Amino acid sequence: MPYPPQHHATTRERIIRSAQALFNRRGFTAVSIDDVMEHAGLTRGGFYAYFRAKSDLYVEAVAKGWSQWNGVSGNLSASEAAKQLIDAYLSRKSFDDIDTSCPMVTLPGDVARSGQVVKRAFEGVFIGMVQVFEEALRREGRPDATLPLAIVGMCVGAMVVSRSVEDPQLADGIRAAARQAALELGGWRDSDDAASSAIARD
Amino acid sequence: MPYPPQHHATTRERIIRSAQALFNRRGFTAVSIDDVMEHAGLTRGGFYAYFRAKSDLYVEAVAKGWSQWNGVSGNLSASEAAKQLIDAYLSRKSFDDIDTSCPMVTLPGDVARSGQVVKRAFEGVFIGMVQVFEEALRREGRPDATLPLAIVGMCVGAMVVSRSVEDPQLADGIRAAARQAALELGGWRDSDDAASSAIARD
DNA sequence: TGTACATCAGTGAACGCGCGTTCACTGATGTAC
DNA sequence: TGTACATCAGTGAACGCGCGTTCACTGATGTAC
Repeated sequence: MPYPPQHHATTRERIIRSAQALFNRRGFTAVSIDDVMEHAGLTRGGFYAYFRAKSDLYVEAVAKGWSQWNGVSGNLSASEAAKQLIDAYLSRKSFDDIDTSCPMVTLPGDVARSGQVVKRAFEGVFIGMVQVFEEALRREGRPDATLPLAIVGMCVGAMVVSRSVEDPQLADGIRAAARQAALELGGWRDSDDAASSAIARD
Repeated sequence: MPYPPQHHATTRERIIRSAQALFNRRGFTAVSIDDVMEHAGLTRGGFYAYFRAKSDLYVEAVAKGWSQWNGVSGNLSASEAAKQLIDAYLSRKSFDDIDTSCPMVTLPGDVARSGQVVKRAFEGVFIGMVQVFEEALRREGRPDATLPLAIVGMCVGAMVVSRSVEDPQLADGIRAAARQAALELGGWRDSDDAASSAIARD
């Protein structure tokens, strides 16, 4: 073992993170393997020691982008988890941080056009998010099978639209409006004003 | 005038429609000028008699994709226009018809990454959709500045997510949930059951 | 009505370039003795 | 402790290919007479 055993895995991880950031910024087809490897501090040729083809990298990068939203809830109460997920997803921090953004917001066209593997991966994360809201509503004695779907749809949509608009105030307004509407739909009280303005600050 | 005066405009229109359909299907970078021209029944070289560069075509195709949602309302009452827009946007017909789909759903990444011209064009159409809901709420004595933003966000998001999922029943469920939630948020009564199941049929 | 012509629509070969991928090679590392 | 070595990480030149774009040309059209 000329290199430490974790070396390969660490480098592979670094390449995936570079790909995630660059794909989010410029889209899958517009980013070359050269770009990804240079961003990871390596050169072109080394790529194929880690992946069989560029498309493999795409699957990995998309999976990484979603993983962060899995288990955001931690060990909070069900309705706190729901509120926190809405706040985190629609926060200014999440809006600004394109590099590690949810791929549903940056690459939805690519996901819609891609194969089963990517779609199934997305479906899993989507359902995970939906279940956070389902759980919250069930615990509060207001079980609902459709509302959670609409809430997740609104979170994703508000972020997509917010990023596609020129006026930054309008962008903030869209996310704030979605946050308020999501809380209202779920019947969750707006916990405090600080959280409300978090969309503009965080 | 060797050719009828409208000839140039007609052909130009045909090229834009081809581009719109192919961009929606495969994304901007993945579609070549060859593809677009062949789809329009022409050959590569002729392209530059109509557009200065590929990027110009992109702007035109995106603008065309939005134009159909401008003025959908016609001369209906304000709240009927609001309901119809929600139904039309989230319908099965709209879901299936990728070729003329709203570019916010098929190309959001491209729009977010593109320049002022495209973003401003989107902002105009977005605000147009928002105003349909603002008008409806104002006429009904419940003016609201933020709710319309959330409703449009939810329509776009539900469509995006619906297209990114493998299970077709889940896809239908997401759009139906968003429709119901949008009507609830706006305080519009679900006009009839036929309209409700329209999401699965239309 | 018929023909010559000017005009512009459309063609397709050619260009340089950057891409994904391959491969023979170099160099850095930990281990054996 | 020091050195030779086996192993694998990483390099960079090379490949064929398809792209966006250009351009000299062909051909279809309506008009003038």
